[in-house]
Amino acid sequence: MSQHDKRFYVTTPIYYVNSKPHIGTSYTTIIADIACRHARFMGREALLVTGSDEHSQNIADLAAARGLSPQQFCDEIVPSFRDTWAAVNIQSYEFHRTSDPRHHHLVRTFFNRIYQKGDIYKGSYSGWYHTSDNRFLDEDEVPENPESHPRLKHLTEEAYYFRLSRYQDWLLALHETHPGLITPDSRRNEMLNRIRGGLKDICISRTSTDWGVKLPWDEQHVFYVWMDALLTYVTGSGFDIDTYEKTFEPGNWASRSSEAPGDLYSVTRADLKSQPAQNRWPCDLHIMAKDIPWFHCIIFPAVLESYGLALPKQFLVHGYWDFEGEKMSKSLGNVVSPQDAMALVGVDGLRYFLAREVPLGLDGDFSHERLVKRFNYDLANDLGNLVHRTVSMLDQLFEGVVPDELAVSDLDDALEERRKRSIHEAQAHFENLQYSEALQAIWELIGEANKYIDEKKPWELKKKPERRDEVSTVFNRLMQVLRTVLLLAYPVIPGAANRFWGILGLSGRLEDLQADALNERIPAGHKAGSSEPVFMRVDWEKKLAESGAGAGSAPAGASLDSPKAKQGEGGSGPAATPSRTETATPDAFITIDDFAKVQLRVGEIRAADKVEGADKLLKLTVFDGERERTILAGIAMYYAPESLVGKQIVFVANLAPRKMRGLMSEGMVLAAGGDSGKLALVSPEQPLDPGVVVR
RNA sequence: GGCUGGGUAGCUCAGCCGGUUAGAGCGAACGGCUCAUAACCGUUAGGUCGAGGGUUCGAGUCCCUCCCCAGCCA
Repeated sequence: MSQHDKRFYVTTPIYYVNSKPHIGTSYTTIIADIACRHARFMGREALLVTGSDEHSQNIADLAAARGLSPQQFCDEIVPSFRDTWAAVNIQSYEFHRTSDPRHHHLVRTFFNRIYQKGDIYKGSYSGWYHTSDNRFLDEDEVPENPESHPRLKHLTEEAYYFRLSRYQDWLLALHETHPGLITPDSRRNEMLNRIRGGLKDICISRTSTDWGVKLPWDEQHVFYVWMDALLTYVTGSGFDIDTYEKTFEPGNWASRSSEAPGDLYSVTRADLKSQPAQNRWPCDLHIMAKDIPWFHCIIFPAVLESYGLALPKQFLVHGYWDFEGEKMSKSLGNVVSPQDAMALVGVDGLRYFLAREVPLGLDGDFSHERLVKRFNYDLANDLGNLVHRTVSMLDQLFEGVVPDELAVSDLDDALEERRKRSIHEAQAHFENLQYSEALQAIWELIGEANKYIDEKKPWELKKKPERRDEVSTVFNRLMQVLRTVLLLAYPVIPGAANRFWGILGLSGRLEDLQADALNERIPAGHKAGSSEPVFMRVDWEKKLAESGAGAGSAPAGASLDSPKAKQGEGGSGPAATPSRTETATPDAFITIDDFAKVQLRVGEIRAADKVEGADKLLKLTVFDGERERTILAGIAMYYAPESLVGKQIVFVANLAPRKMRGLMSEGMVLAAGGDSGKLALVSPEQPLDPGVVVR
């Protein structure tokens, strides 16, 4: 293994600081930590870089709304990330902030070279500009009829573009010739498709804010957040750009975009050997969720190639976590925090669940019930109980001293075979980033060991002393199995594995051990410790009863142990959920299930206009937390359109769209009265985030 | 609309280059055991492998058509 191979550098995306870490960001970071712990176990020096994405107009606005500078605002949020990473047991990591001056220097130097090379040019950017938000809307934010929106204007301003189109063929060749570069294949295919569909030059600067990295050649502009954010991976690697710059030969900037990319390490004009010892670039693995491979797998390699720096070796794209079959989102109010989950099953329970529940790349479905079941069945019953029954019997029958293998039977050999097979399978799956499969291989061994005990019935030794030699072998073999299981499962459940390690009476910390430990055995004569419960079963039925959620699953958004959630629910509503056995419902009533079909949400009226030819109808543009939708309301007799703009209302969000007067209405606004000559819109009594659910 | 990937036991999914009785986990039913965290172990559950057609000695596994779902893109 060369010095280079001994190192392992992995990154998570740098997280946007507009909200605290949730289960999704925790998942990404935990996956990265598992990769690092496994790499260290395999004898590599692992570095994990994560961080915060702090620039952009949006952050500046959020800060201003609270009377803070953007920097102050970010300084307040960043600790919540560090706290969470400590809580979910991320072993060691570097946290890089895009507001760091060292990062600014690298970004400016990097793009300055690309600019001088000619891959960046000045053009103009045009789009729909929101006059009160002071920003251009992204394409997917533009409403259906932007002309009629009072605050949208079509503007054109000068901006700088990166010649992504120049790298189209090169990118295609890159991904075609490196099948493993993007994992899983489905994401790779998507990227190949987009490349084949043609790449346009991309706008890389903004003038609408000064909260960002200024362009070195034109300080009126700042870099578009993504352009600076991606380079955090280079900054975080310890890469010294000033030294590297000196290795460029003047005039050696000929475009290589027509060349097929060869070895990823050598796709560079300059010499990485000039770098200081601590440099980790190029990165071994970039981990991200499925919304951002475009930036990581297409734009990032292109700018690296343009600059002349080696490319990352692998991109891992994972899925999202839903909540009980529904998309997890702020506006639905069902975002799960890692703290909620850990309150139920602890750190290792959460880490195990996330790693085990879903094959890498696919979406997962989070529910408290599934979380608890995984914890109880796999961790408490299978593993926890296996250790406990083994150590207890060893204590009772052999005073806790591991006996020698004396009489060996086929069953003993079969277990040993299974142990070796699990080592191979688990190790291979860890290498391939298939943690769910790795855990399955480990748990097959655990299952085999439980069966082995039942078949061998070692407790009979008390009545049949003549079986002593046979039973001796049983406990020797069981202890070897347990030791193996802990070594293998350690990257996923490091805390618990270490506690079990101590219970077996083994010395040292798993953090300090490496793969060669898998070849060692516990010697006969070794004294085990005494057992104590590590994973305490969670009484799910009891938790449900306490949360007042009835017979079904926990109500969306309610975290079982979170006092805040309970308070928020006000003790009413979901608590009235009847049990499923109560089927008889008088005709005068609807069931809670009937009511649950109606999705009510808070919306914010962004615009209101009269509808041509209809004297009662108003066309409302309502922001629902995610997008703007058009809702027609028969309230023109009672409200002047301009008086409604900015008002928050309650609307039916899942009403089937209906066309009226040639306009599609997507919902219904709630209002009371009308018959008496008075009509009032239903409005939350204090401002809320648009999109929140009403019930 | 274009591209990609799917539709397999109640649920979640494995099933590679076509080949003997279609598998696992969970759930359910029954049984066993008692060392153990009311844990553990075993047996059973009979699903027209989305629909239709085709190739083949033989198809869940290949080809065509259609239906449905998801993702990416426009």
